[in-house]
Amino acid sequence: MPTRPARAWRSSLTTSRRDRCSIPPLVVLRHCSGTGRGIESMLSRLYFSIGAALKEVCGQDEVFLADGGAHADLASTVAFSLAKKMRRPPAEIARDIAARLSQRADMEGILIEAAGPYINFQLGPAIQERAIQDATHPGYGSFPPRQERVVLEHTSANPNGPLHVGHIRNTIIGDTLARCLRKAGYPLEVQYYVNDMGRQIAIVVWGFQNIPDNPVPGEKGDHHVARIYIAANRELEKRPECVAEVDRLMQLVESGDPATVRLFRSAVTECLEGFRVTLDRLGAKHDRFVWESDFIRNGDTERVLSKISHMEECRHDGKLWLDLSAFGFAKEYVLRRSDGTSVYAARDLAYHTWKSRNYDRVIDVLGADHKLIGAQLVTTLRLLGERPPEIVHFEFVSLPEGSMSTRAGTFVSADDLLDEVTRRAYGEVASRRPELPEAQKEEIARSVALAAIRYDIVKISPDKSTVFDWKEALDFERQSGPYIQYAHARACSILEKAGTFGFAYAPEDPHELALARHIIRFPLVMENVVRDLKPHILAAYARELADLFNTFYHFVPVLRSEGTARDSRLTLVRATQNTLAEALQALGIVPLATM
RNA sequence: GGGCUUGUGGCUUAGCCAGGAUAGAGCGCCGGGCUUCUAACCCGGAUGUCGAGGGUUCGAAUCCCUCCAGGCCCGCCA
Repeated sequence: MPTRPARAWRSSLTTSRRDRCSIPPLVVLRHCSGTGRGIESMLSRLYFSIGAALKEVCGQDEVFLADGGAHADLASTVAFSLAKKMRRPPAEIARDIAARLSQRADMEGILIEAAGPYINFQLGPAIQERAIQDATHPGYGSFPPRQERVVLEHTSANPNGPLHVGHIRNTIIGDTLARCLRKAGYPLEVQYYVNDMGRQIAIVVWGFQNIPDNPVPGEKGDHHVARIYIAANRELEKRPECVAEVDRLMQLVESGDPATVRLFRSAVTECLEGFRVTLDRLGAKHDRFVWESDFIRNGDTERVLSKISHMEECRHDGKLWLDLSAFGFAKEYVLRRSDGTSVYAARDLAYHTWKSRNYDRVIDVLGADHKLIGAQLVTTLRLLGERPPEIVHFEFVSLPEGSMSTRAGTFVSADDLLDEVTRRAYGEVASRRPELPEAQKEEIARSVALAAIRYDIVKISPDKSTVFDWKEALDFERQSGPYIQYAHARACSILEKAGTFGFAYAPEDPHELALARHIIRFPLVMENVVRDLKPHILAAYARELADLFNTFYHFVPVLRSEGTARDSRLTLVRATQNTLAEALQALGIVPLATM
């Protein structure tokens, strides 16, 4: 089984008032092994022991610790459920429990008090100070190296046309998760699975052979391939008799016919070269491109099909398929055509078998259209005794005028999006900072554009389908990537003017305290993101941190304050700047020092 | 038709899996704030039957059931 960390902490997002936090850690001790495996940060260890102490004092098998919101760092509602059992008012029970907890040696430094039926826990000043000290150091939110090898597959778009705004939702979710996993200490390999022998590619190859190709100067390879692919599809609609030629190409490539293999490889390579440029602009890096056809050439597909043919669920009636009806799948899971060629699902099984044997945790980022085939894949891998992937599905992105289709040519390409957003960002930079050298203006514009695009996509929960909106993509204001970058740049500006200062932590103002409390939560957020594979939690966290900092910035003077207050506030600014930088980097956004 | 999924102010959205303190935000709207650490900012105001209806519970946006609406899937495509 994938060594998924124990579900020790809750990640629910109750965004709320400024002094509330969006990432309430909720301890569910029922699921804890007692060793606290997978728990890394000081705060989570602390929360874990609070939960354990509470459990002991209540004599309950499980207790829940929720976000305390504006009231506390953590809160328990255990008094409600005990009230019935003990036939006493909840508030009275809460008072007793709080009193007993406060006396425990292992709760030293934690303020525990009852507020009506709620039991509230607050980190004491000493614990806060230590956490803020951590937050000022580069690498805050990272965890020590782990042994568990992780492979993460994302994007894996078919090489039949450029990446569009639907594909890059995959890229951005995947790349953000990759950055978070690395930050969390996992040895990670990011892979792109190249579907280089599918029907679409056969159509591209057929198009290159049958469609007159008028070169367009400066056209990227992926856009060139799309042009041919779209034209080829139109042609095939007009001349359905040619579909047999496409089938023939697929048979030839699977049988390894050298000339056909070369044609496929050349078309795919041309498209992939274009992808690489786009992925690079998006700040996404793959460690390895894994070619689907390799799993034919190396015999893995044959091996897995042979193993499957001995399974009791296997049916062979011309085609080879699995009957997974016992597992709730009504449809045949076809793996080999009656002409002997394999289908995508078979090659995917071979790929995942390989991943299963070489990694300890397998993660795939796939579109919602892969939900059924993904579930069939997982079921089959279990039957084969292989490690199934954890699949992160994201819903579709459509255009106001309808769904995107490479074949129909109805899509907004990632390249066009990047160009337009960069152009707009340059306009902003040029008007705000006319004195900057040209090269720097361009560099800032590129970073701001990337921040806007990545954040606009990653902030939305993957299970919402969305409609692409230029207005939102070009918004650099609140709840945007540039907004968070701006808060970071403001912090940098203060620090630059401050000169040297000593560490201090003596919050006086409620704004300082609210900011500090949020900074302290960051490691817990990182734990939640890599456990639940939900990058939008990090996006929300970073935005809230920027919100809190901006309010602090507005109300609390830093450079104009004196003595310990100045050192303390500068320390807080440093901690904010560092935490924002760490969070932004995990989101694939450049933490600009000036903008 | 079956399966999966989403439905929260005019628009976009967090919270839902692991039920508890006044349902948080942003855009837009109204009204304020730049001789003061970067106004890509801040403050205040109006705006909500949490799709509808039942149920469970001391307590439901959150869990269960039914229904309605949108998205995706149901190929010897990938």
